[in-house]
Amino acid sequence: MSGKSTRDNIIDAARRLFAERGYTATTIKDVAELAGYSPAMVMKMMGSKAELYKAAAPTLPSAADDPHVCEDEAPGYRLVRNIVERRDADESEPWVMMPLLIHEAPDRESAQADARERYIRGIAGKIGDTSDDKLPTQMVVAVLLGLASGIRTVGLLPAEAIDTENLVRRYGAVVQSIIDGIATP
Amino acid sequence: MSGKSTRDNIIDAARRLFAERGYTATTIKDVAELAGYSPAMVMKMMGSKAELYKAAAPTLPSAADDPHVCEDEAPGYRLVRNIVERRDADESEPWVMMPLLIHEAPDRESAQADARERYIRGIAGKIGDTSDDKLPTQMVVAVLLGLASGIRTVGLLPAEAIDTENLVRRYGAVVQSIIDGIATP
DNA sequence: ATTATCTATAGATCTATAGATAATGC
DNA sequence: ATTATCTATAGATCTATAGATAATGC
Repeated sequence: MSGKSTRDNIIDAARRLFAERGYTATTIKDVAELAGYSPAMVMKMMGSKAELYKAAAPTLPSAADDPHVCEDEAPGYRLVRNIVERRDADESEPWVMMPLLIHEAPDRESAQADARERYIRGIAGKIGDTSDDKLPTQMVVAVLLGLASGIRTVGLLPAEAIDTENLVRRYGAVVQSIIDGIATP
Repeated sequence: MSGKSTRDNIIDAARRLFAERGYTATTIKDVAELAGYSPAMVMKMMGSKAELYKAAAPTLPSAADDPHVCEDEAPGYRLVRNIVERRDADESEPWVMMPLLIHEAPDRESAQADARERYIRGIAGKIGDTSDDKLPTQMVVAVLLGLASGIRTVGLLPAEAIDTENLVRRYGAVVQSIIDGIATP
């Protein structure tokens, strides 16, 4: 049942747990239990915990960052909306996973370079940053990281204190102002 | 030598390692080695790993966020400068520690509420946010979290790509614009 | 005597492997 | 025969404790 392969079930469970608890605090046994197999099955499938991590590494923004798009919304607002709506829907947040997992990746240097590359490329495309240094893009990435980490990990700006539309409008304005700055060097 | 008490040496080492590797990935043995004692000494002093964590929990911004102050710099720029200069000096970064440690704190709920409280109070004071909801403060906290996490964990905006003054000017402008928005509701 | 510190070790995990068993396809 | 999955367990940590030793103060 469940239609998916054993491997996929395991990877899905691992992604959830790594995101929730980090690499070290997540055990093979935890993953096995959540996926519904024995720890030995997880090892047989994935080879090692480090390889499981690689396979479960966060699906970065390319895929994640334009779902329910309202086509005519400026990119700064849209990027913010995606993050806030994922919180409202209680979905997992790739922007939060990234720093968390880089921090404890079995091979940190490469995980860092990899994630940075992917994020910069992904966001530069969305905001139309064609500059060489990609400074505006990097600033936008930072500001979005902060929003995600703020609302998800630290519990800032909770839904009770500010509704989604308001938050998108106010934080989106910040992001959009960086994007608009691309023209004005 | 070193003038400091055993307890302080241990706590300092623990703070460094927890910040670098997170709670679970840091072992009592690691802390002991860095501090220059046996693991048993660490346990005797602190009681348990969870208590060591509490004692070593990040010194939040109150203390950390106005060192080498250039008195007439607007707060948005100054907050950014502190973070960038800590990176340049290769000092540990409390803003990065926070989300990391909240995530794996032995008691997450309370670690989260605690950190949020402290950060909001600290920053509200510095930027003169007297509003009830503290929304501008929370946005500033988010943006600073993102800067810290971006430059320290993800390796964004490296010194080779943008020098400190430039970064302070550009990212500081973003932070300051949120602060200036306090007047204009 | 008391304080600081260590060695030794118990008991609980954790990752990983070896090899058994049950189900499936030929 | 092959594939999927499990049980059992080895070997390596990790936290925590018990109790020894060395240094200090009376």
